[in-house]
Amino acid sequence: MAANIFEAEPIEGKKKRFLTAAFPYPNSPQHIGHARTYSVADTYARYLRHLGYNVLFPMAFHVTGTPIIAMAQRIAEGDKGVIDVLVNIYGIPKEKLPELTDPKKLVLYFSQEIEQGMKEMGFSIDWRRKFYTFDPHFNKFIEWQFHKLKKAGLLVKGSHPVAWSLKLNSAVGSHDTKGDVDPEIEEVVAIKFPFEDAYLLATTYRPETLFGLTNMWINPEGEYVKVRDKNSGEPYYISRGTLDNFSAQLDVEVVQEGIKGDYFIGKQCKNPANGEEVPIFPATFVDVESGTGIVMSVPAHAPFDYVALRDLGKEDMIKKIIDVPGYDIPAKDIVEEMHIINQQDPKLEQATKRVYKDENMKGKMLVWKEGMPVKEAKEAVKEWLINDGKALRYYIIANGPVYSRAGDKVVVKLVKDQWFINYGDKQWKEKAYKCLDRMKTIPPETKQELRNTIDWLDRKACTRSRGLGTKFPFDEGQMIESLSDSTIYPAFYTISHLIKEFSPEELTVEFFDYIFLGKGEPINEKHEAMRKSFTYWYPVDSRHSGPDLIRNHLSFYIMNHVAIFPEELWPKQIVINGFVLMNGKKMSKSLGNILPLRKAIKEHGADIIRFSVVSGSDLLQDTNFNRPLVEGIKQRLAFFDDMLKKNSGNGNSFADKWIRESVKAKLSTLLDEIERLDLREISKKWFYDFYHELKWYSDVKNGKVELDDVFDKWLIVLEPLLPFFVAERKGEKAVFEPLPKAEPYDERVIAAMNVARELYSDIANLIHMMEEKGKGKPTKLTVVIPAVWKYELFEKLKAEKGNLKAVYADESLAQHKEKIARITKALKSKLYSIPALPTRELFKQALEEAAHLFTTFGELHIVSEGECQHEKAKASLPLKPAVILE
RNA sequence: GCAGGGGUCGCCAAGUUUGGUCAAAGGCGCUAGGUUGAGGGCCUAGUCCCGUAGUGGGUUCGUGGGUUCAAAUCCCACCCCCUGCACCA
Repeated sequence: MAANIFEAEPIEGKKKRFLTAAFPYPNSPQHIGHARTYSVADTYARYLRHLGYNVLFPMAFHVTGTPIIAMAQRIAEGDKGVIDVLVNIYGIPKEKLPELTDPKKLVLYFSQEIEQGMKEMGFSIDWRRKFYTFDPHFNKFIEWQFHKLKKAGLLVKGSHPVAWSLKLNSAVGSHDTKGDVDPEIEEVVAIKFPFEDAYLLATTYRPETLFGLTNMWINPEGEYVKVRDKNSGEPYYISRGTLDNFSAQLDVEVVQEGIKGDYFIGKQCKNPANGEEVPIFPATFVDVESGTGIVMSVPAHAPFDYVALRDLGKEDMIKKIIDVPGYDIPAKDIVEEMHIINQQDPKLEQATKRVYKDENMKGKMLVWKEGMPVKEAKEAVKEWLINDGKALRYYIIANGPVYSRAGDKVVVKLVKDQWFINYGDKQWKEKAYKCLDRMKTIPPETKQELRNTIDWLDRKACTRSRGLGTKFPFDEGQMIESLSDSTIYPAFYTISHLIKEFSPEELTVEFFDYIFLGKGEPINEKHEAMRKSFTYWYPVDSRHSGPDLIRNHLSFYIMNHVAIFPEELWPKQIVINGFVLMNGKKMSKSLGNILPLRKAIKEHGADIIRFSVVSGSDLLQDTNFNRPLVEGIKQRLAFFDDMLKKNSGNGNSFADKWIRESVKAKLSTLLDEIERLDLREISKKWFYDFYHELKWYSDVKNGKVELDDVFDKWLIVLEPLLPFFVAERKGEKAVFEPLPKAEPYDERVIAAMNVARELYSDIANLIHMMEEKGKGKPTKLTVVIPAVWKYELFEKLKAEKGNLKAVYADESLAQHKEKIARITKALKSKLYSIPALPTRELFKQALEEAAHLFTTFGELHIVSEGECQHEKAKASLPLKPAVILE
């Protein structure tokens, strides 16, 4: 396809549509799954062009953030998994790899690969507007965005826990960890137990059980350290293995090292809740790598503690402080029920889960605030301890240990002075709801999910210490986080090809204020042209994305638009489509079933890929890509091709009329289907159903095809779905041909031929059955056209909604009363929304044209019901004519 | 736990908003027949049960109730499954 036919510019007086699909993140080539969103968007763009709109569909590349850097580093490190995928699945030559260790070169390489794939797919993109999110011009645009947010008071500062690697000296996401584990951060309480001249620090999820404390557990083999909080001056004991995590959150100095666990054993410490002295016992189950390496012991409510205490023979110390229906002493009961023998028993994990769950759901406090549900007490005790200085808020990696790419254990760092976008702002949310209310979402159900997301959105950290992208304008040492720089970027497309005329230095806040908000005066004509381009194209008429982006990108997209732009420029529509499955399974590295897009195109052709991912299922459903589907499409395309080749002229037989009316019927609902983006329905009607109709048509006409006008319309409707197939036959200009208009059609003609089709298959069926039963082949078939009064009856029944009394009021029908009683039942089920009845005449015409097909079964006679004495003739009905085989 | 989505005739999957063309589309699989010669072909028919030379009857849409002349579709309760819970693209 010619490169420039989709370059779009404002045309005065012509209505426009601006479509965008989430831009790709080029940290690897794209596979067939990526093609779905773009295929849907492109198909839509093409339909809009056929509807006479000036359509802009641009594309760019998102290269901000850490995954790209991580990918380059992994290649540099020779990561086997990554290299295997790149070389063996995507077929990247090994010699290319060294070059890809540079993030910028990697981005360039993959983005070119992706762009090439998109071109091969025939996506109708205006490529002049392409940009990368690390382009200096774009950086300036993002800076402008953040100035706007700041001015609106939506940027705030605070502290924030993040998963952190000391070796990498940076925050880590799942792509930075060994095995791609996503580190989960969890808040716990670290309680201070006075011990000698310092505190033993013990973490817990269940501060409310502190009242049932009997002792402390320390691993006698473990190594401990004494540290001092430089701010408060308080000294704590914690295990050596947890020091990294601790010092990432508190500013501490190590006072004493190399303290062996048995130093504490046998000594006493104090319960901060009530001042009681409790002993310190040894326990091997204490993991010196997690928490603080010191554990508080509540044997009545924690199976581990109970078993360890039992092993020491000190069961009598137990203190029960929570009442749970169905239990005496919960931990003890469960340990006994599960026959747990000692501290090493793996069943203890499960036992712990059960106790925690039951106590949390049904437990009530017996002490402190008696009767308080455990659920509430947990929070209340925590707040009390922290506010009273008896405990610290502390964060741990819940699914730890997680190791970073560099090999060190991931810790939780409390980042001070972190910048946030305050999505929790109430007034801001109100605006977002307003936008959402007016917006159309396809499918409609996704609106609720967007609303829910906006509901719980809160502060979002918007800077990071590393990554490609834009520097944070209020702290040049930080980079803007990658989800925050891809919210209002569609606005940039409207000027991205024009802005290159300016140098980045010229792109001040005022410069953009004029373009996007109309503030101030243009500095020159080019500046003014950008304003014009923006106001022509904006707002975005349709935004296309996957369901995984509802939770973040799409919500931010709405939020940032309503924060920065005036109402008339808010997004108008969001379209969500599902994923692509390979043979029913999710594509994944581990399954090795990733089908690279360009490979797929080479194998099957772009049309087939487009059609497969777009037509196979409902929009939001995952669609399945597999061999039978592809073969089915290919085979039908070949059939259509054959029909097109045979075609010449315009026929005028009943079959020709039938096809024409049927196409008109399809056209009558097409606009609505495009509006709903129900590509599945469109494919079904115009591809699959049409295929069957054409087959019957061709059979009826003995292979003759005279459908110039029909094919003409049909090809235009099909163009967005199968652009290459159509372009080959109609030329490239077909892209802009108007969609055929809907016009009235005669349902009776369609019904007449359809009744004949059904009759044909009924007869084939019957004969088959007769042969099977050894009744021999008939030599004569008599089709009985139902009596006139039966048509009247049908119409009457329909009009009277099945009321027989009203039917009998009609004299001409009343005379058939007896028969009516018999056949009403058969008719009744079809009363409520029957298609139009074919008239006797039309049906006869259809039958006569198809007669030669019926003759293959035997000699064909067409008679009216009145002319036939055969018993079966009486059963003849308008949509189900009787046939007598003899 | 909170939120969202879902359970349909072997499998996948429409239908539910607007109750009646719903024994319930389509695809796969399976069965039978056809295609005069290979090919992960193609075509036709069947595929809940019983009956029948087609139009009949019965029992179905997670489970149990309810509303209605009529429920896969509406209401109530319950069971089960999936996804998300962020600072990461």
